Amino acid sequence: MIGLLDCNNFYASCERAFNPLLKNVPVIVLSNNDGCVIARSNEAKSVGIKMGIPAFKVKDLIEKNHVHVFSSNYALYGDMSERVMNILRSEVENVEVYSIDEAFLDLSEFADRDRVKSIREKVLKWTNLPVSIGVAATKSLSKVANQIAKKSSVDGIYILEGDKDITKALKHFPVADLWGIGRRYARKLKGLKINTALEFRNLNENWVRKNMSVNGVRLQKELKGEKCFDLEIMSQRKKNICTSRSFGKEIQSYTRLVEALSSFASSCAMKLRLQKSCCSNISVFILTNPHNSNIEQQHSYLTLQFDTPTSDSMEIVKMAVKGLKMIYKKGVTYKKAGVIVGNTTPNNQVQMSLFDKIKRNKRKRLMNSVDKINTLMGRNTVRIASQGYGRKWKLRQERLSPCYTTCFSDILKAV
DNA sequence: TCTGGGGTCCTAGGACCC
DNA sequence: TCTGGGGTCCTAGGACCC
Repeated sequence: MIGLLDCNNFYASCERAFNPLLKNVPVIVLSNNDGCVIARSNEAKSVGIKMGIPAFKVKDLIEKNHVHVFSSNYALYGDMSERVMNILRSEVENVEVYSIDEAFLDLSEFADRDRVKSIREKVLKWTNLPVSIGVAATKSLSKVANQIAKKSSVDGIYILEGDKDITKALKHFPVADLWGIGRRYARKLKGLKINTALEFRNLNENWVRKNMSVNGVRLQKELKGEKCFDLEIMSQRKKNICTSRSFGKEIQSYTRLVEALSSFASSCAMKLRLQKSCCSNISVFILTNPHNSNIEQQHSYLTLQFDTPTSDSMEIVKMAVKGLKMIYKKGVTYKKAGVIVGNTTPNNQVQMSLFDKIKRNKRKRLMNSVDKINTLMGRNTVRIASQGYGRKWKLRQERLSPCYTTCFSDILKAV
């Protein structure tokens, strides 16, 4: 059996974990730039605040219902996630961390209620975060079980087994809520009067393969109890790494864009080194505000190749700036920019170039030292000069909570 | 005034190889 | 009358996930 643990309303629950005044009241967390609603406590859901909606559109709802609003605090959420995952690893041998708030658990050794319940209680006691656990024979079914656990079980746990019970559960499960059915497929299926997971499971396999590719077929089989997706215990090397931001204030200045893209590129380089790989190409993009119909839209995107795959900040930043120079247009007002490094290879499989002019070993040692200093003393303590010091493009974060678990000055004090 | 930031996989078609 | 059979690599577009 496979368990799926999912933290309830994760970001909102993290805010709540350190602030008892937020118990039983509506809480929401906003995306970067305080843009959209990306997490809601149950109370916030029930007053009608929708997922993903721009915050300014629900201003009235927020005021009327005294909703507590937070800017997203990824230092806090990342650390709380780490804590949850470590607890799971102490309880279950094989854990797949699937996202910041979800993990698949290998329960082939045991899947009895009491044990699963004790895991849930341990997480709650140690982190103050409520979680739901669904258990079933395949990943896709455990996703279904998790939804049921969250919505209709009293203790946050649901074990889905036995053909009769599975069929019954699927009969009441909307096809659109299945793992792997997105908006497009849901619409397509609805057009064919396929509304429940059970109806989907009964569809002709050839039709599914033709219209939803092999992944549709896999989902169908998983719903029948046949495993198609294995637990992935080892974390996979990322093939692409992206750092992008919308700007708090729109930017025209080339110099400011250089600072922003240098910072994004440098962040990509750091992430590359963290996963011990090099990239062989880099893409830069700069975009205007798509919601502003009064301006001419510009979506500029450019990819450049490295002769030798690299994770060196200086090289990557230099290439990003080179790309920017080629696509930047004077007088255009940019809202968002980003850097993607791609086609990564592991450090020890890099194809060297015969005509390479860079002393790679020396540079590698330099990057090592930079990473050490920045880990110890804070991100960007040592940086590339072109990143600048102003951060004029910085995010809007007007309602940031303290970093309760990662910053000494923010630790809670009992008075 | 205001609208997020990351990722993956699959398929078809084109270009090329022998 | 009749025009093979086996590959690879790359890219764009479309779908999905959190």
